[in-house]
Amino acid sequence: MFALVDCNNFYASCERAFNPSLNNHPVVVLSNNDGCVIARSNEAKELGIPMGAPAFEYRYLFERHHVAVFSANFSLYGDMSHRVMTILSDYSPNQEIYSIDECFLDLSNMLVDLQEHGLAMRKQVLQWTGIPVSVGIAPTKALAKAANRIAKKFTVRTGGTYVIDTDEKRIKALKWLAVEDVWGIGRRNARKLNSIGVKTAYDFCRLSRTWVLNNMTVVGTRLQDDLNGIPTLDMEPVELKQSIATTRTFENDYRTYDEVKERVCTFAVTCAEKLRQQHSLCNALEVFIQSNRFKEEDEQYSNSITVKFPFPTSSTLEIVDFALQGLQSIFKKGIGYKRAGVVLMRFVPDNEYQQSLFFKSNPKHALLMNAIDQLNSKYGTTVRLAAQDKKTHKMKQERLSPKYTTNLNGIINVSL
DNA sequence: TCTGGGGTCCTAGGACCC
DNA sequence: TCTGGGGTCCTAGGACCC
Repeated sequence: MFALVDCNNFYASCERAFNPSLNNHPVVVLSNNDGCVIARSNEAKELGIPMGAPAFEYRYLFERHHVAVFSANFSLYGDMSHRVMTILSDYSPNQEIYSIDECFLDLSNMLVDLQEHGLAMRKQVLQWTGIPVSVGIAPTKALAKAANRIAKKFTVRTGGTYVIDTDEKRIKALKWLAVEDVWGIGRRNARKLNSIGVKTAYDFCRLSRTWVLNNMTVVGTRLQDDLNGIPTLDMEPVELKQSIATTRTFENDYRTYDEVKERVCTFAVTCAEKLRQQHSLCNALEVFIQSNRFKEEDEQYSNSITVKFPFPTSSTLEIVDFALQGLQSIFKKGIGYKRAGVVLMRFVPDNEYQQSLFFKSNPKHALLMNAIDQLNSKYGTTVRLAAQDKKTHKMKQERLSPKYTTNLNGIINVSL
């Protein structure tokens, strides 16, 4: 049996945990630059605010209904997530952290009443962190996801925990679950399925294997098995990331190479720091730039390029150099750029890798990077490349809550 | 005026090999 | 007019997730 534990309206709940006066009031959290709505409390959902809604379009609705609006505070959410996950890890010998706000727990061979077990974790997380969670328990991951939806939808009746442990309950759940709400079926496939009359997860399970294979690849047939109670997805060990990205939408359009270059340079620096944190080297990166797609009257342009390195490296200096080489080759004059990003890929561990016969990473850089990382983690970002953008260059974050649980550098300074 | 960010997996098709 | 067969590896792009 698997449990899927999911924090309800996670970012909104984090803001509430430190500001109980927000309970029963609509709360929304905005993306970077205060651009879009990325989290909503139930009350905000009831007001008809959709996920991803542009904040400026909803400003009047926010005011009219006294919606509490917050800029995203990822240091806070990351730290709260860690606390929730730590508590949950006590409820199973095997935990898979699936995202910032949810995890799977392996409950096989556990001699406990599963319903009671779910209720207990929910109660403890709420008491210790103030974050409400929902628990779905079932014999496969996809069914645990479905059970979780039921627990969340009928919190009062279920106590926030729902167990699918008979075929009767499984069928009932599948008939209740709309096909577009099935984990693994996105917008595209949902539309296709709807068009042939498939409305529920149950309908989907009854489709012929051949049709599913032809139209949805093996991913679809695996999902079908999983929903039928045959496990195809197992617990995944937390492994190192396979790619690391830093991408941003700019506050306004950049027209000059130098403006874009400064930002891309900083993206590369941030990526390299994350890369060293997981003790990897990378062999390639991708740079992309995009014009402002909302200015339809402007000339549109977007391009990306993959730069392969002659040697693996985690040196900021070398990675920045490769990123700027890539940027130069795709930058086109006369465009208003609104978004750009750097993605590192093709990783190898930093302690074992194939040396190139002719090229190698500058060995002095490792020591330098180590020194810079230590300084920056201790004092905040103090050591920077001259080519980076100035620190004054800040995101719009007009409604940022305090970092209640960490200091400026994300280091925990408060115990709950 | 203002429209997010960071991941994973799969596949078709091209390049290359014998 | 007819133009082999069977592999592997790589990558861009699509679909999905939160």
